Amino acid sequence: MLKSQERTNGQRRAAAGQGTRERGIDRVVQLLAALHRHGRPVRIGELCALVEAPRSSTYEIVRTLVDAGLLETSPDSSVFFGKTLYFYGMDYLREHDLVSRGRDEVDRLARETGETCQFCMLTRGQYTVVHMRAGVRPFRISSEVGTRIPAPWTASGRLLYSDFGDDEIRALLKPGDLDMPNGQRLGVDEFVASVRQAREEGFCITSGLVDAYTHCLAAPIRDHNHGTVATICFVVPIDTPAQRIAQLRDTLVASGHALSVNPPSSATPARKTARADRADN
Amino acid sequence: MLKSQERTNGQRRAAAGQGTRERGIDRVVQLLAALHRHGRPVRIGELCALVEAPRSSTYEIVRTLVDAGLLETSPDSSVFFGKTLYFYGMDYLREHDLVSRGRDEVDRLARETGETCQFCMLTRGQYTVVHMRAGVRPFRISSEVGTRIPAPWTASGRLLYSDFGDDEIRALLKPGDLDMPNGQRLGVDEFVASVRQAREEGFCITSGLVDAYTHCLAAPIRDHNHGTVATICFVVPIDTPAQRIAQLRDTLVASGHALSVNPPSSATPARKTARADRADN
DNA sequence: TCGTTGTGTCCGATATACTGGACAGCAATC
DNA sequence: GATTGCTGTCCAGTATATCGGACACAACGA
Repeated sequence: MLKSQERTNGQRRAAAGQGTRERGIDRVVQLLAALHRHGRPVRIGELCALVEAPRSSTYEIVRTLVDAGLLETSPDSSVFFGKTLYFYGMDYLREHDLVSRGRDEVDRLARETGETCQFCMLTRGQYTVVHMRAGVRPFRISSEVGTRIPAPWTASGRLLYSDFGDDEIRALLKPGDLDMPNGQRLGVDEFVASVRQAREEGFCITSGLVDAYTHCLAAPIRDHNHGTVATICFVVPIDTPAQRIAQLRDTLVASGHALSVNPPSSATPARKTARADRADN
Repeated sequence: MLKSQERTNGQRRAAAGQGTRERGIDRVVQLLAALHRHGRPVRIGELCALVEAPRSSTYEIVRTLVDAGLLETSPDSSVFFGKTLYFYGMDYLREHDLVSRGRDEVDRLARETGETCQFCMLTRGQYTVVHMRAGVRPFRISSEVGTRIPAPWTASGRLLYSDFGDDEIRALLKPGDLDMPNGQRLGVDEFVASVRQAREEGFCITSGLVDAYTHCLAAPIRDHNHGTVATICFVVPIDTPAQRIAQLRDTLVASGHALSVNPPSSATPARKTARADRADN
């Protein structure tokens, strides 16, 4: 099936680097992504530059999205995500109770231990922090929620990749992913080995990877097929005593296990509860 | 300025009721709205019917959105909102701390009083429940978060409309908005009068409106211009004693006041704080 | 006063995105 | 094994969405 020869014009443009005509829908996707990267309201002029789109098109698209409530206009006429997108996000949460429970657990662990805690998943094969709660320590926030981070930089990434085969892992890695923030470069085989080790041990600890002053401890959250669908992790200072690290690790593993779906156990399927919600009215 | 004569084809189509060609971007907007209304993952075939879009277009659009992470495909190949939309929703929350604080306050009030509590705002002139926390009583949930409800049905709606002039209010009302769920029809003037009264009193209580067995108590949340930007409200059983209602009302008014921006007080403008966020790195 | 910069609208031309319909595969039902 | 219904892909034609560029306006500073 040779279906991937000429992708929807956008791909072609990206490959050629030329500024040709683009689909409105692609523009929308890029525009939203740009807003997310930027992280704050943007003037439309600036937005044109961010997405490299012509002004007339951008104005038109923004108007449409604002009308739909997907974007909102600030008093100074800059735009950002709107309430409608927030509602859609809540819909996502409602449908995925693993994420909801993960968020609650992260909040609880951060509160009870005082450490920075995160809930992580793969988004289209890429490691992302889904939820984070800062600890009591005034920490340098390494990353915002929802931004992609190369999996090799993190303990969670190793666990999340552990379901894939060696070749799949290699395919998932993007250029530069193995270049650590601290400057040194990780070998592919070395990374794959650490992924395998994480799988074996049922947890993962990295030290000084994303920055030199932190450990990263992570435990897997598994679905009914024993696949790693998410992780829960702590980010702690490098000088944390070994005993406390072991203790935190055990806490994480326990939480990860609690969040995991207990295997079907051959009993009644009853996989999804909450299904008869709207039955009342 | 006669700029609203021929809207982007979608409008025209809607007016004509004819199934002509449609912009991809409009299809996206409609598709997302349909998913939200539906509230659960949908098979693509069903989705085509929901948005009345041709199958080929729908497949193409869904594929694009899935690739972008805005939608996700369930194992049974139905689609629903994806993690990316969730991230965008979190971005919205981060940028609007009023909403964040409102959510927290709603959770607190619901926990402390045991009553069902809501945080409401206008979305493009339409009343919407932004956040809700059910009380201890097993209540019939009147509405899902993020769905539009006619303002005249609610106490919050009256407060949220109280900044508008009489004509503006009439313009905002859509046909059927004045037809109460209990069957009786409210007069426009009657509604406007109740809006004015709500403004005067600084709170609003309706009884048996959205359904015959509840009171609705609401208090305004105001911005620095004294405009009502949101409301916080309780939904309580009709047989709640008057004394407790008064007490709950006072609680709400206090919460509403706490959530409101205290007026600029003629001192240094400093209208928007949190603007120098990214100054640190 | 005059240039500069940024915002927002409008319009004609054309590259192309959207559509309808055909087609194939699969599963369940008759 | 024929029928029905659903999923998913592919393709050519044409209605039209996108783009570039012009225009008006306001704010600002030299």
